[in-house]
Amino acid sequence: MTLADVAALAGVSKATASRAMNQPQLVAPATRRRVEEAAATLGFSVNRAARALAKGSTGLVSIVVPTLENTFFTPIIQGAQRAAEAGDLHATVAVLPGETEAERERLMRLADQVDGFVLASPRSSGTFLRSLAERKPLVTVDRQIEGLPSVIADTPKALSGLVSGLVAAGHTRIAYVGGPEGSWMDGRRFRAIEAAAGDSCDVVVLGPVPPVFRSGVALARELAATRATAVIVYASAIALGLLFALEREGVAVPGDLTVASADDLAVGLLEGLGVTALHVDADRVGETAMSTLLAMLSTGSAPAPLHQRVAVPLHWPHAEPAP
Amino acid sequence: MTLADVAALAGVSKATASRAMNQPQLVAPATRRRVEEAAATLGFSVNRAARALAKGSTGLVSIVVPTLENTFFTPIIQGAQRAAEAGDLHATVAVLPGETEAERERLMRLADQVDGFVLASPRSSGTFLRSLAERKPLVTVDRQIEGLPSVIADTPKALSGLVSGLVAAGHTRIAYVGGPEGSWMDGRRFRAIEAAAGDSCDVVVLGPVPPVFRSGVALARELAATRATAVIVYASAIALGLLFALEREGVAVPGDLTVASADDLAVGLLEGLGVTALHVDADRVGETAMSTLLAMLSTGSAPAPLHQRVAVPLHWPHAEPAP
DNA sequence: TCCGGTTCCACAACCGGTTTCATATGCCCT
DNA sequence: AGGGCATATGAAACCGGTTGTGGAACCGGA
Repeated sequence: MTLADVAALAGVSKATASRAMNQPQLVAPATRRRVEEAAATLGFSVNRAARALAKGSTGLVSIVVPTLENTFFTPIIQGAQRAAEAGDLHATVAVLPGETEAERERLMRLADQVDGFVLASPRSSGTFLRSLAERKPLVTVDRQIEGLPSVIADTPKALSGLVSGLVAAGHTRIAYVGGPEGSWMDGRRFRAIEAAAGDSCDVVVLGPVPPVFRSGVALARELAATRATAVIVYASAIALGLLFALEREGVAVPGDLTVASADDLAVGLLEGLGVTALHVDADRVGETAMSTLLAMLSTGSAPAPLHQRVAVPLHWPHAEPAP
Repeated sequence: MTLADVAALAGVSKATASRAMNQPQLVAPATRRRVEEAAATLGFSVNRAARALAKGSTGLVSIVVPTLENTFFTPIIQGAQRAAEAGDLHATVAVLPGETEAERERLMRLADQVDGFVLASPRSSGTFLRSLAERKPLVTVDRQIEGLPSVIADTPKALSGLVSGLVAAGHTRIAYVGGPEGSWMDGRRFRAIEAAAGDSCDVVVLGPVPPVFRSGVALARELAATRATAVIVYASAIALGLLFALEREGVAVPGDLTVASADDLAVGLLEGLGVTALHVDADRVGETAMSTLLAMLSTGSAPAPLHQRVAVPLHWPHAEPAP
């Protein structure tokens, strides 16, 4: 099951066998075929440790997320995983809120165990991330930092469109339920909404709240007090909780109140419930980020869009009437 | 930064340096201290690839889950991750529904890239898992298979208690919303409920449905038709959807209908909503499973409880009155 | 003083790939 | 025919740890 076995069976040297698999253009077609056959009949698969040792790279990439509880990150992981496998790398998931010194320390140590990072870290400091990036290639997700490659879901842009639509429809007072606390993207969302609202429409901010059902439930009262006719929440779980509480209060959606969610991840989660939703294809965000990282690893240089910002499209299904 | 550097600084050979760190009892205390100091000042950390190559084990364990969309698995991953790190191993997450031949094939290939598995696979066949276990140590999660170590949440037992309570309270017709389709645990849950219900109480089965909010919403009508006075759903997301729809229909919970969820994962997710919930500490399930695996790896034998079944406690908060 | 037995350490041989460098072969062109 | 060059392959040196083997130093007992 080692390369030497394959080489022996094929009647060539280890060197040739190795090249046959990694740099096929360097070996004669006939030889290559023999090696491939030998590998197949022996069921050979490379010893990654040996390869890693010889090449000086680990064949491991790390996907760092602050939590697994927010459903925003799981599809990112899934997409990144898929891309990593396609690139024949193993991906490890590290869960790191990224706020304490100990965690930063762990991340730094992790840095010399892997070839690179796909990193969703809404809260850690830009300077820290930059110093991490000096040690290993890194692509940030949903976070733009000057000088670092990033992949973000262009929610702000879609929100602009959403708010413009609301204003055009006559809304003059909308609420934004923000969070999570201290999140970089949260600030971007708010600014986009405010900019689009302009002078003709007030924006009331509620929260920040955590991205869970209960948050939505708890917000209904507070929301009513704002007298807003439309509300934008930043996560679909909140929208669900809000819907529940509104139902209880007898508020019709979207009749009495327009509810919009900035991130509907499990596609169709909110479908049929009268909620306006921006479908973020987080799966693709993760995939894109990982592909970018793989490209960086193989070319050794920064990705093509020189300032490395890749946006992903948003789908904005229009609100449907409540059943 | 290599062991040779450390050894040189400490004035010993690589061999001694290595032993000083891995088998301290074999080296003189004074020497060991010198090595440790050298390692510290040089900021040495082992090259895992080199170690893996030399020792013949990868230092990698794989956590296999069928999906990341069901929030049941994320805390399992989290717990397992933590335990793996504590054991100085890297954990990779593999998402594999485990139903197609191609996936089984991938898992088999993965087997010779890692040292072992923590495997949540509600649907794949026992024979397949057994053959996988022949290649690498493996601990199953929430699934018992004859001869294989496993860690399961003892939901069935808690369900027995729940149903007994319902029967004692006078319920004569309860509904069980089952799923996911083809899940091993699903069968166990149903049997436990049915056994506890006995002759004096009917059990109506609905589903199977996927573990999402929409499932609950869609079930309300069907549920009303069964005329059950209590319903047990297998996932909290379903309970939330159900609550929403019931609110809409004007059904009071728990006044008109008792709603119970077999798996409330994010602790307190259902709190204050009048739902009876069994709090599964999935985090601990994952942690226990990984610890068991680590023990297997270091001792080379099956874990202590000879037939390797470890149960985790369930917390059963009593239902609270609806607000 | 000499001997058997520990204790502690160095030497060197691995682990299984990758890669450099050298050699051999065959081809084209003058 | 012969020099130059591209192409195909093999021998061997790595990569950075771990571990088996053997020798030196030191111990106590006779």
